[in-house]
Amino acid sequence: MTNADVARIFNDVADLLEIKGADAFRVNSYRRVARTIGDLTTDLTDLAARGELGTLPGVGKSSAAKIRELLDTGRLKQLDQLLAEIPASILDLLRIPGMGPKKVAVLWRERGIDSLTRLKEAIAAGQLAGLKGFGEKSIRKISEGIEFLERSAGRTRLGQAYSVAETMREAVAGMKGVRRVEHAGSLRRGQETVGDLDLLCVAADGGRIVRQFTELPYVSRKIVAGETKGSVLVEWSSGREIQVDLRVVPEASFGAAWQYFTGSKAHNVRLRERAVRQGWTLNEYALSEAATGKVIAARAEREIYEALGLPWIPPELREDRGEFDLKQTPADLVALEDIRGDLHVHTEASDGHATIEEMALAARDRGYEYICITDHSVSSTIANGLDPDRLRAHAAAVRAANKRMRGITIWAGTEVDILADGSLDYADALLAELDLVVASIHAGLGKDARTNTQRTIAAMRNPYVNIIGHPTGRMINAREAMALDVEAICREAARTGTALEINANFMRLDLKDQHARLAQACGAVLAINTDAHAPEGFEQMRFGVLTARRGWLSRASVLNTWPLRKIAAFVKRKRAKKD
DNA sequence: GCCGTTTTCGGCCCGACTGTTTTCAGTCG
Repeated sequence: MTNADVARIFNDVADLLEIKGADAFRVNSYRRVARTIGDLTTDLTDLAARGELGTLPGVGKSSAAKIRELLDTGRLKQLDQLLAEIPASILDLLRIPGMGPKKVAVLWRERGIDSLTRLKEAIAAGQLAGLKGFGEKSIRKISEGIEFLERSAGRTRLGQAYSVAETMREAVAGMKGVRRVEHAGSLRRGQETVGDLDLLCVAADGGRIVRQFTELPYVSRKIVAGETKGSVLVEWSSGREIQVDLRVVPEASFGAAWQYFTGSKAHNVRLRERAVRQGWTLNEYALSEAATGKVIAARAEREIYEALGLPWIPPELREDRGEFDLKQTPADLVALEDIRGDLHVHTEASDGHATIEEMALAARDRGYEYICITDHSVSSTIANGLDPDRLRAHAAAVRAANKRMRGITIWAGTEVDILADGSLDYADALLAELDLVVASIHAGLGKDARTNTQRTIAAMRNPYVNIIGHPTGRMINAREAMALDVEAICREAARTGTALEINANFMRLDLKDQHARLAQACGAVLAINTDAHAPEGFEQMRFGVLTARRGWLSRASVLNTWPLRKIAAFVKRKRAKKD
């Protein structure tokens, strides 16, 4: 039973209790536990063994006992009892936009509807007619909701959502009377996937702006259109839709609104609790005195945080993961401007689409000081991996290009495969000829945690390996991370002087935020690389940096914020340590 | 169900929009 399994079960219990009509605060406490567990980077089994379950925020005696029951028996009596009353397939109904626990309960009690299939049949057969709360419009909305559910396939990856969001932001910015438009929501927080997009704008005539917004050419369906709020669906690729919300607010309350709509929900709840303790109230318009309505702060986010005795908290940290203990805004949080180069870059020599020079020029245009060319090794046949002779010739070509090129340094490296037994795809003597080595697992991801951990540790113990590429091998929305003891990897990375990559490609974002945070806490260095296969690939750096910021990484922990000579010393130090 | 510089009991965040058995409950973020 993994942490994710336990978290999912607590969420299921919350949903089922809600359908039963249980006290909302009680339901919420189950959700809180699920979230806490979902955020953990240590194994629940270890915490349970140390008797520390009760120290987790939101976990009391009752929840701790339930977690132990799950870990010991793999089951939860409470869940079994709930599922004896309510079929599990009913939980799917909650995923339909516009359907909440109350409506689901009515459908089930009054019409025996307990699955998406049954609901579709009932609508088609007109069986919902006369049901309380289900008028003609509601039923049509539900049909549309089911259709959306089938088309949207869940959450959208950050990189894809970002380009949709930018298109919509620019469209709104171009409307007459719009003075400011900003991203909010999980996109602004840099979450690896987003459910919907939130835009916030300042304009006098809200109703008109909302109307124009819902009539933009990208819009496939209007959901809501009021005086201050509009909601639409946008088809961003064939058959894939995402919801985009726009809120129009007066300039005087922009800060309050931006804070409010950036979230996260958990962060905002904590913030509003803080306000209430002062006798104040916080909403999207202002932080104000509850009794008199007198405004304390509204115009800027910073003013609101400061009034509540907090430093301004960067959006990426607003997840209720300890940011309320900050005494000041972290000044050294890594930022896009800190990145001096990219240490994981492919060319047409293996599976890239551009030459060494084209990649170097694109990097120089971005203001980079250096890149390292790291094409695939021989075992990655599908990626046209280089055999030793081709690698030597390629390295010579890189060095020749480096001599010709002004304004940027090009290093010759490799992305060498970590093989099934933990050995590497090239001999040490060959690796020793290179400036820097990235080592990655590309095959055999299905092995067990012990094997994968040992493979990675063996690679880190090689004196020539400087970076572990995409350490967990996950592909967001497509492939689970391989089984791996990430904490052991982080400790070994720190011990051996090996950097762990945050692969910035929005498909990967690997290491993920919480693992990056763990790595830094273990004393490991991280490298944020794009793994670019073409010049456009460098654009992905922003997503890697967002992930790093969500992992609270300081500039000093990120290898490629360092000047090149310091990276050279990092490489040299590890090579010198070999026995 | 959790939790305590108001509290071991009694609280627990806030407002827009929609549909509608028309005065507000349900949903959402």
